[in-house]
Amino acid sequence: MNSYKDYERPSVAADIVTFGIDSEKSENKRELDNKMLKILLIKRGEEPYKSQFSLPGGFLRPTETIENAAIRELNEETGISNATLIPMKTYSAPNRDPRGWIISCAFLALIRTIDTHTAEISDAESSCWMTFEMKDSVIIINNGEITIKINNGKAVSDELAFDHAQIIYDAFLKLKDEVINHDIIFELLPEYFTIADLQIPYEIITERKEAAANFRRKMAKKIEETDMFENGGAMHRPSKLYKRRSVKV
Amino acid sequence: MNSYKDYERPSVAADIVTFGIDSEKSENKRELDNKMLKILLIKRGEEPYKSQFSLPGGFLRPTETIENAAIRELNEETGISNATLIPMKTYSAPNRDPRGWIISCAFLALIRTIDTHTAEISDAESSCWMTFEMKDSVIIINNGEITIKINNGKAVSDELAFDHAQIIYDAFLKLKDEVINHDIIFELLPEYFTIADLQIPYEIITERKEAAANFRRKMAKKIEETDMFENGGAMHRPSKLYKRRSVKV
DNA sequence: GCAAAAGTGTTTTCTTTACACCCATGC
DNA sequence: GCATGGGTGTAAAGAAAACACTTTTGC
Repeated sequence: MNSYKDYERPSVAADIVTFGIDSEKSENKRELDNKMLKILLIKRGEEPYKSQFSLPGGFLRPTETIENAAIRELNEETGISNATLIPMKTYSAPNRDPRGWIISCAFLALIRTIDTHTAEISDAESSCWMTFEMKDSVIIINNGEITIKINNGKAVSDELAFDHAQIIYDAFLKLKDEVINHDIIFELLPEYFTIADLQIPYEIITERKEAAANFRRKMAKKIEETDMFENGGAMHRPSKLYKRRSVKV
Repeated sequence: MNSYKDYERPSVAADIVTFGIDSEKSENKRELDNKMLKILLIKRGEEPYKSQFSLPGGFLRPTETIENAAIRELNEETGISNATLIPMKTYSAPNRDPRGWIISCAFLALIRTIDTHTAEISDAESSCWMTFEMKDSVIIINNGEITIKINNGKAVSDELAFDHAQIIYDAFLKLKDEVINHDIIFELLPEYFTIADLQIPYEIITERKEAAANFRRKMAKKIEETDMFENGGAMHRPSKLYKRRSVKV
């Protein structure tokens, strides 16, 4: 049995797949806002993969946990400071990074409201929120600026650096699974929300439609009515605001 | 922006929480075999934590993935060669290992049949299967040889090395979650099994009882009848053997 | 005969799904 | 007035829970 000191050591990074829901006001006031799932990516300023896209992330330091590294790097690179972090798997193929032996602990990060300014507070490289759609085993980011093709569970993309296409795909599957099984959808919403605010992201992420009346009933146990209404002012019929039902002891 | 080479690097280990179902023949042939959930632990032969218990595991090498490291170490230390591996989170508190900066990627491993010989093929340190029970926020291993107390999600034990008490607790929660949501129970069973072989482990892991008739119906879609019967020979009433329904395209 | 497990059936309840319908308001 | 979304009601189908009952065979 050798001492642990005899072993070579890899660099360890945290990479973060950040999702958020963005709303785009519709021109016709009778229509619902157009909601989209968005992902936060960085355009790389240096080699390797210069000017391709990658996930925010960075190296673990000896005085912090990998969760702290993820939070710190996300903040440094994108300005985000209040995400819900969910650990994913570790990516460790020996040749995954041309710079050398670097393994990456991936995280899923969910934020309640997309602040379009966050992207600008970032350091050197530029981060931005991009629309995320998945249809027929293809992930389409920013209307085709980036595409990821899924084949038999393997994700490939020409526009993404490293193995980040795979990490992003795995992150979306994890998000879907968590939304279906663990009410994680609420981590993507502000404190007060309408039923539509809840339903539309739910449908996008789970990739299935639900009749409004039925969705309402299904969620009834998980949410609480408030006496507030949507303040859009000029809505055709303001909808009631709900909040998440406080967790029981 | 610094180069990645400027950063200190941790040692990276894989630690594996291995669960299996063991059957103990009952003396009375009319009674069901006594089934138990078991966990595979190692009694440490050297410092630190000498003669305490720990999870099998070891260090990642530059030519392998962390999954490979987990498989390799599990085989080297316990003789097991055919487990289902499920990645868990990475444990990285800076002071988690007194030997230095060592982070650990944890895995859940499930095996279909406990081979009591496996433990003996192992190298230096001795591994063994121990009964695992969880009641009232306490995990009892080998009838009290090891206890883990859970308080507010934090797991502590006097008998376990490092942060392995926490890893084991997290692994059991993950197992429970996967059994409830993803049919992972079949990874703990051989190809052919009776309904009781399925139900008893299911109840142990999910920590709830189900009426036999109801459980049967719930599982009907997931399993297929065979024309074989339990070969116990002298059973009071041999039960039919089932297998997992082949996954659809 | 009795105990214990294998297996079937029935009834009740709850959830899911589908769909019809009314309400309020911007165009 | 009508399209669009907010919101309620209702009925059918399916799943979950509770429980009674029959079968088989070792003791």
